[in-house]
Parts: sequence; structure tokens; C-alpha cells
Amino acid sequence: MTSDQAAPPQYQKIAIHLGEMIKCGEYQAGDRLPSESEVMAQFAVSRGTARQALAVLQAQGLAQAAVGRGVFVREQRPSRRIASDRYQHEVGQIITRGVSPHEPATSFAKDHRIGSDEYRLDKHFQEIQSNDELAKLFGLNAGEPVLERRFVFYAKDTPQQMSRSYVLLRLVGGTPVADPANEPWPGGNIAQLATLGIIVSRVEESVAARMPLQDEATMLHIPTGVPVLTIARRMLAGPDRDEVVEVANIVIPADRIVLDYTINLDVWPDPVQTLYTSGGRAAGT
Amino acid sequence: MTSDQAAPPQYQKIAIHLGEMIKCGEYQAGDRLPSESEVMAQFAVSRGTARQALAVLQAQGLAQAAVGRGVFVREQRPSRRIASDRYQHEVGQIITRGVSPHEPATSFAKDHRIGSDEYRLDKHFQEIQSNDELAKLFGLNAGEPVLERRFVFYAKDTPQQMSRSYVLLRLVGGTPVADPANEPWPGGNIAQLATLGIIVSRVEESVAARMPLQDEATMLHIPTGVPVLTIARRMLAGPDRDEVVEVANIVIPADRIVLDYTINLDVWPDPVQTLYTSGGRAAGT
DNA sequence: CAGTGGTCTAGACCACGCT
DNA sequence: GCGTGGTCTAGACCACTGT
Repeated sequence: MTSDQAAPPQYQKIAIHLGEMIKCGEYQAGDRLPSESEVMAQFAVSRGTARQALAVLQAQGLAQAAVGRGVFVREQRPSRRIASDRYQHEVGQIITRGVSPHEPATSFAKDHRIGSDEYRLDKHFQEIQSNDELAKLFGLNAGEPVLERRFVFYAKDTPQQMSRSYVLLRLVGGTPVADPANEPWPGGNIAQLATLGIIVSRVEESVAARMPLQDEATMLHIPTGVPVLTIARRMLAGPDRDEVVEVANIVIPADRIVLDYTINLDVWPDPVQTLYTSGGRAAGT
Repeated sequence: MTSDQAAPPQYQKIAIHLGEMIKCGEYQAGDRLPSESEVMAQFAVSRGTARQALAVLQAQGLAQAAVGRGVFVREQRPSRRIASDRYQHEVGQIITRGVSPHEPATSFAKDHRIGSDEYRLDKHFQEIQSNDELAKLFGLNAGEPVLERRFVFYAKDTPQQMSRSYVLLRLVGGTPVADPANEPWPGGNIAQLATLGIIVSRVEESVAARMPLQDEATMLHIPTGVPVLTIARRMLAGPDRDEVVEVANIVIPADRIVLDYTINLDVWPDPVQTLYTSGGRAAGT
């Protein structure tokens, strides 16, 4: 085995070459890359190959084409951050101000660092029977009626995320929570449930990533080469923090967001002593 | 404005058509999709268009091509789960058993539900000067010497994730932690730091998603249309849980993994009373 | 109007996998 | 050997963008 390496195809060489120029900063974010004709001339290839090279960069999320204008280097920095701390902050709001809507800003507006008047959301409420998947998440039998709430969030007219939230109809039926006109709810989801006497004490989030579905790409204006982050969220209440009161599926384009999670660990009261009495060895600080 | 809808191009129609058949279950995971020639015949298009249609499905992560065999529907279920609870469990191990290596299995092996003998890792240690980015994460001046530890994890010879971990050289220099031969460390990262007297009390993770870089795709065998999840992890210690003792960047192909986070909220002791006396604040737990 | 990317065609040669 | 996908060429027409 002297050389297993097959020579990379032309279009890949070109893509790697341009990719390195981007990495090195010779093309900055927003700069126009060589056009198809320019690539054809520069590398002596046909248009198909030139296009393929530029397509690679787009699939990698490094570049984005604009008809009639050219191919441009994409911005790479995610700007928004969504922190798990937000939930504790929402609880804090309720504790200090009660459940009345004193605070117009929601977590969403805060995440975007925009005023609460600069965003809007499309909403669509619907009563449905829970299917097997939903029933399993709630821990009850399929067929239980639930309220499905679909949202699409916009910040300054740009769609930012879509979500489907599910709550048990027997808990929210006939209450203000079931009225779309009350969304966005001041103080957020936890405050909303608090008005019903439901005290959320645990939130579980399952995070995954995949390429967007066709309708997601359309609705959220997701360019090629950009995946979505999906969050399956469960809000729990009750004395044992095990009663599922809300389930939500959230889809967010991954090119502008980072999810921050803080995990505080319960550490024993006197570490040094515990280490020595349990057979371990350690140097104290 | 009667119809803004431009007719979708042929290749997209075909892609949508095939995509719906996958969604409806007419093509199951592992099934072979129509070959390029079959698509050409079925839809009366040239080979280029047929290829483009099939390429769409691959870019969406729905299908994967295999030379000489065909295009196949990809498995969609993520199998592994990585839970934030793992850190608390690692702490529990130390509390009950001390810092000695009683427990050969690491979190990684547990995540994969494989024996600790079924995985291995490539490791590469290196002493470097911290750059601006690293220094900022650690909260100290650039140039501070750090130990960079690069890992690639394999489960049954399949690469699963790669990571770069950074620890301050003045804390680990000359200790067993700086010796690659001791990896994988029994009990995991937190146990490792515990042997140095460092008690990790907080973990912060920043999760994002993007398409893989070329070398990541190569090293982790990532097929087209599969993004990666990136985790920037900071381990904190000290009385105020604010001293950064380890920083790590983790890259995981997103097609087989879900990240589970649990957020426990501090709720006031008597919700009803607090609600009615609104304006009061509660004692934390 | 000239230049851009988007779509589509009709060929060609290649390496790979199965039989 | 035959069918598969991978690469590459040389053309064509189109819609869009800028000046």
C-alpha cells in the first residue's frame, strides 16, 4: 500500500482551493467569490465543473449564491443565544411580580435583543387527538384530546423559528391559554401555565440536528447548506417533577443560533474529607 | 397578485415526488431508490436532471448513494443519547467509590451501550500557547501554556466523535493527566480532575450545528446531507463555580445522536400563597 | 444590455460491485 | 459483463440584477 489516495476530482480541488482562501481570510464574509465564468477561465474547466465546485461551498454552508449577482461568502457567526437559564429567569419573574402581565417582553424578544414590538408571530390553534407519539411523551393513553398550538416567530419580518406546542385540553380548555389572541403571552410559557396553578419545576430538552425538510426550508427561508436544530421540550410539574404538562417541538435554522446549557452539580459538602475516607487519594487545593 | 408561484423545476418535482414516497413509507429505510437510468425513463428527463433530483434527496439527508449499487434510503433514527445527567452520575461515582479507578466504563461507553472493550480512541497530546479565543474562555491572558488533548472516539471501529480538550498546563503538568497512556481515564473527565483536587461543580455547554468541514467529513465518515453537532464545553470549579478548569470542543455527526438536557427549576415552597401575595419573593431550596 | 446564476440536454469515459 | 454512480464536456435557453 504505497498510495491509496485517489486523486481528488477537479471540482473538489477548486472547492478546496476556494475554501482555503475563505479560511485564510482572503475572501471575507460578504465578499463575492469568482463567478462561474471566472472559475471556468481560471481553472480551465467547463461550466458544469465550475458550477459543481461552487455548489460544494454552498453545501458546506460557506457560500451562498444570488441569481444575477454572484456567489458570496456567508456570515459564519451565530448571533443569537438561547440559554437554559431563561427558564429560571422566567420563574424569577413570577416570584417577584406575580403572574400578572407586568413584563411585556418574552424570552424570545430577549434572545434576539430586540424590542417586543419588533417581532410578531403567526399562530394556529387546533384541538386534536393525541397520537401514539404524543401520548407516550405525556405518559398517558393515545386519543386523549390535546390542544395543538403552532407558532412561527418573526424578528423584523424574518422568520426565525417554528414550533408546535401541545397541552392537555382538560387542563387548558376554556381558559385564556386556549385563546390565540393572548399570544404572545407576557412572561412566556411558564408564566402562562402558572396562571392555571401549574408550577413548572423541570424542563427537559432533547436537542438534535438535521437538514431541513422542504417546507421548513421554504417557511424559514433557510439557504442551502444550513441545517436546523430541533428541540423536543417537555415541561414537568408536580411534587415529583414527573407530570408532563407541555410538550413542544421547536425547529430553528442553525446558522444564527447557539444553545447554552448550564449544568450545576451537587458536590459533597467536604470534598477532601470524603476523598480520604472513601479510599481515594487527593491533594487538597 | 394571482399566482406568484413559479413552476418548480423538473428535478425538484421528481425529488419531491420521491421524497413523499419515502415519507409515506413506500420506500423504507435501506430500500433502493430508482436508479438514474430508471428516473430518466420514468420521468423522461436527461441524466443530468435525474442525477440532480437524486442529489437533492442526498443533500436533505434522506438518501445516500453507493457506487456500483444504487441510491438507498437512509436510516433516520438517532440511536445514541448523551444526557447532561451523566455529569452528576460521574460525580456520584466519585462520592461513593472515591477517585480510584474502580469503574472501568466511561460515559462514552455507556452512551453507546457497548462494553468498554469495544471502543478505542486515538489521542494526541500537545503543549501549546493559548490563543486569544482560548484565553478568553479560560478568563486569563493569551500566551498561558495549555495542554491540548485531541481525541477521536471509535465504537466498533466506526469513528463517532472527535474532540479537543484544553487544560491549564500549570495544573496538570507532570501529573498522570498529562500522560496520554492513561486515556481513556476510568470514570471520565470529572474523576480525572478530582485526582488533582479539582472539584468540578458546574458544566456549561454551548450547542450549535453546521455542515462538517472537509477533514471532519473525512475523519468521521460523514455522508453528504448530514450536519454535525458541536459542543463547546467548559468545566468550572471553585467556591463560586466560576474558575474554568477545562475547555473542550466536541464534534459529533448529527445522524445518530440526541443530546438530552434536564433543567431543574428552583420553585418557591408555597406557590399558592406566593401567587396571592404577589410582589413577595420566595426562598430558594 | 451585459453578466449572473438556474435549468436542461446529449454525449463521453471512468471506477466500482455484483454475478 | 453489465449496471451502478462519479466526473467532465459543450452546448442551449431562461430569469434575474445591475448599470
